[in-house]
This record gives sequence, structure tokens and C-alpha cells, in this order.
Amino acid sequence: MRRDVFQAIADPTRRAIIALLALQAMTPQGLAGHFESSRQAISKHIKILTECEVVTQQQSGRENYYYLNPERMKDIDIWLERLRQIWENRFHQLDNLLNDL
Amino acid sequence: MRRDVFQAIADPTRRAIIALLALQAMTPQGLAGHFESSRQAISKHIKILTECEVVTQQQSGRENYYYLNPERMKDIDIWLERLRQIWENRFHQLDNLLNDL
DNA sequence: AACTTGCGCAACCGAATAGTTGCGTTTATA
DNA sequence: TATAAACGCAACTATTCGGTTGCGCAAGTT
Repeated sequence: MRRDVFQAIADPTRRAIIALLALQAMTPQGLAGHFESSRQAISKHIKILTECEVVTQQQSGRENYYYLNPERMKDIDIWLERLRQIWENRFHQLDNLLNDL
Repeated sequence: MRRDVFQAIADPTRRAIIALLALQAMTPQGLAGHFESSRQAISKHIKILTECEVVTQQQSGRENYYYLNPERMKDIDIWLERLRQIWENRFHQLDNLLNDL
């Protein structure tokens, strides 16, 4: 099972969950209220988000609150930034290559 | 078929293809040389990348060069930025809510 | 003209996804 | 104490994914 941030944000429902949790911590029940699908379906998404640490959990009685961990989002930032570096330096790298020849 | 940038970057092989194309335009054949899997498998990934406009195509004789379209990467940036906004303003939004009550 | 190369397309296959329903358990409430 | 609510977990299902092999075709090469 591939479980990283990139796979986590691939699903539109999960992106919506992330956006909701960015606003405030919520229970599976509360989250499910914002979607068409069942609580169990949402819980499955939450499980995936938890597994790749995008979301953390805190129990309060019989309710289970889930929090966004914004730290994990940085992984995406880092990848984008590295890509940008490659893109911007590609001509220099070509220069170097030509110099080497 | 869900076909957006987020699904495009979900697969590690596709992320690697994107990184290679950021460096320079390449043919499916050329790309496949960097991976274990077959040319056809890589072509399938390229097709997905093309469908969501992450990659553009330019034929040259019998060779088919694929280029990265860095513009599409901005969609991810935009989403991240919006998320950041929600995250940073969540206390203000809570304030507003409390004021409204 | 015959051959090789680069490519896209289709068929097929096993595994993963995203969803469902149906429990059992724990916690709160009447 | 009986009942209801919130939840996780398991089983099942249809679809999608990522990969394979095997064409056929167009563009170069010999």
C-alpha cells in the first residue's frame, strides 16, 4: 500500500476533508455531514489521511476528533520547489553538459 | 475518469517522469530507459499526464517529444496557498463566528 | 524494396480504490 | 439499567490502476 501525501491529496473527497479540517477539528460524523457518502466511507478516507500523518486524532469521550497536521503539506511544497529548481536551472545544466563535451 | 494534476502526481513514476521532463524534453523511449518498466507502461503514464495538460507533445519525424508544462503545476500551488489561508485565518474566522453569535 | 525503429492502441491481468452494509464495543443519556 | 449515539472493523462489490504482451502503422535506414 502506497501511503504518502501525494496519494492522500489525489482524491477530491480527501482534499475537501483536508480543507474542512484546516478550518477546525472535526469528528467523522461531523465531516460526513458535508458529503453525500456514508460515515464509514469518510472514516476510510480519514484512515488513509492518518496513515500518512496528514491528520492526527484525539479522542474525547465517545467522540473522535481529527486535526489537520499542516506540517505534512510541506512535503508537497518541497517537491514543487525542487521541481522549480530543476526547471529554472535546466539551461545551466545544459551549458555544463556542453562544456563537458 | 478523474484526470487532474493531483491524480497525475499521485504516482511516484509519474513524478519521476515530470522531474525528467523538467530537465529536458524526451521521447517515451528515452524516458523508459530511466525506469524498470516497459515503454508501453511509460506511455500510459504520459497519456495521463497529457490528458491533464501537465505534459505537451511535439512530433519530430517518427520521434515524439514530450515537454513539461510547468503552468499546470501552479494548480497545486494555488490549492496549497488556499489551504494555508484557511489554516492561518481559522482563528479569525472563529472570532467572526463568535461575534456573530 | 526490405528491414528496423519509435510509437500508439487494444486486450488482458492482478492489485488497489472507493464505496456499500452489517456488525460489536464503548460512552453518554433517559 | 435500558437505550441511543459515535465509532472502528470486517466483508463484499464495482471500478480504476499499473503493468504486461502483442499487434499495426508510419518514418527512417540499408
